[in-house]
Amino acid sequence: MNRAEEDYLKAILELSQYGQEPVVKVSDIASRFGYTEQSVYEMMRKLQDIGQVVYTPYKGIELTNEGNIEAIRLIRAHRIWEVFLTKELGYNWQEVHEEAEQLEHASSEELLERMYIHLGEPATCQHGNPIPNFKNEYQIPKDTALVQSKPGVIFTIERVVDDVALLSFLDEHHMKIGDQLQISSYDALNDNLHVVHHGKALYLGSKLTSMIYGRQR
Amino acid sequence: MNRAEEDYLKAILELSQYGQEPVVKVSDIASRFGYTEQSVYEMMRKLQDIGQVVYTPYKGIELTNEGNIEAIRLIRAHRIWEVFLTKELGYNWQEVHEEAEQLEHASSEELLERMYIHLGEPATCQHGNPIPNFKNEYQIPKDTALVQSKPGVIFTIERVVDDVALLSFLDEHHMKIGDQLQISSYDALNDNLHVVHHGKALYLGSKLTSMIYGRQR
DNA sequence: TAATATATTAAGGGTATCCTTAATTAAGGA
DNA sequence: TCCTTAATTAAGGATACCCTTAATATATTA
Repeated sequence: MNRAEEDYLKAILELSQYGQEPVVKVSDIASRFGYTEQSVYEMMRKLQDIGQVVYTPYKGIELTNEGNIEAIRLIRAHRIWEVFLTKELGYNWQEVHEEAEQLEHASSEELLERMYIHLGEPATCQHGNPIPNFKNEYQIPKDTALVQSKPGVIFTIERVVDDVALLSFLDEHHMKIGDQLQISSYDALNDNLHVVHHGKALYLGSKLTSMIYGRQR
Repeated sequence: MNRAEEDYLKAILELSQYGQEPVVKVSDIASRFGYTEQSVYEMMRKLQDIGQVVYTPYKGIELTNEGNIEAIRLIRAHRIWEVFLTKELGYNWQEVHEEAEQLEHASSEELLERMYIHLGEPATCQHGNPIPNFKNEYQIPKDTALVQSKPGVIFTIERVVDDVALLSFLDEHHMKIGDQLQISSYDALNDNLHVVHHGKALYLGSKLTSMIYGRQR
């Protein structure tokens, strides 16, 4: 498994977490990477040959059990490194993604296990996303995206997507995991959700609110 | 600078530290990597094109200033990771080389500086080899290889080559950095140096003694 | 069901890094 | 200086992973 293959597998797992079905389209992968579809097709054929994915033309791509384990391994590696970088080296949460992206491909299982223990077996990364355990059990939390919240509810931020623009925005507004938002109204015209955070009104577009997950009450 | 190029540059620096002149031959590099000479020639031409080495046919290869800095950067990265792995994750000194070999190519300058400070700015790695500072100053210690020691002297181990076989041997015999060896005699027939360590006699071949450096008295 | 949009496949190109085999050229000892 | 050995070039091949352009097949929906 080399860098390119690993990146594809991780992308497939991550993309499959959004749609309702766990099938991913070639075009999704192509646009995520900025590659052509032709390149992605070639790689899908290759990944199919080595048993990492099942690719059904006109249907989509699914990870095999083997491919799934590999992708989970990478996500675990990524998040373990993120915890290390923030907790031990003092990185901000918007700085860690790129570093972790490199390191995840350069660390052995042995190293990751030692690191995980060294860090006190954290359950989530700094963005609130769960760290798959070493039995490769990985459950995506059954929480709600902020974008789906209706006026009146109180929303508690549990996890956010590891996206630099989002994280910087949250930082600027002192929003962090665990904070509560009071949903006051939805402005359909501008596609803005009006929320109150620490007594301050904020207008959040759906691009942003679709990257914030949590519990509502 | 990609992985292959980085590996070549580091190899050139390391090989140049052995011979008396800082020129390295294509065949040296080829045999170190187990590549053909043709492959190495091609890469030398490329590295010359991008200003990392000066390659004079029938003479040898030298790093340019730029290439030297890059190689030093990699050696620094390697040794910083080695310190981290042994000090914080409890690795043995013979286990760290392979891990560091991967990690050195995946870490930014930012990360390395933070890591270096986090580790307390260590002067050497666990094998006693100096860690180049961030001004890229890198002096190879003016010490002596054990193989050159004459009977009668007392030799203090200061640094050893990062070689798994050597390190395992040293471990088995409880030899470590700072230990003293009493050189008792040299057996020319078997190319063995007879030394006494902690009261125990040892017979060391030149392959081994050429990888141990220190001071003699 | 026909038309349109989308997905797939085909064909061929480019760069990188390795390889093999076969000349050619320089260095250094006799 | 000649000759052998070692070093260098040349020529062409393989694989990986990306690209473009163009044709073809399938899905979807009007």
